[in-house]
Amino acid sequence: MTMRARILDTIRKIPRGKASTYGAIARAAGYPGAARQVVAALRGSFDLPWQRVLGAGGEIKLRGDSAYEQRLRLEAEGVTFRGRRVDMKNHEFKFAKLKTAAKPKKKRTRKPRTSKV
DNA sequence: CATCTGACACTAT
DNA sequence: TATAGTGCCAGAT
Repeated sequence: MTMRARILDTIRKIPRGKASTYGAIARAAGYPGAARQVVAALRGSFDLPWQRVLGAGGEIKLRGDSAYEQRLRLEAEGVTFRGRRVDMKNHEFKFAKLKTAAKPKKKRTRKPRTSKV
């Protein structure tokens, strides 16, 4: 199972009328801290409930028309907003805890990060 | 292997 | 509330 597949699966679990965040999805998929990978997965795929993926705090991170469309799609499925962001208090989807954490890659090629002082 | 990149998260100001 | 800087991660070049 590739990382991307797990992330996509996780996204598909979000039910209608609910929403989640990049960070939460990454954690639920077994990759804490990999919020940006969620973005990559979304960009390269389609047929996903992408409108249910938001930034921290339920904030829409898209720009221009896309942001408008995302909001419309969400409202169309019953999601309410508090100002610019989704009312996560009532629509955040909580993922079940993961029993099997995804193992990190074997080869960690890049790492050095030598001290700069 | 070095760099850059991205629909991010978090903290400090 | 808004902006800026830093940390993060894996894929692409």
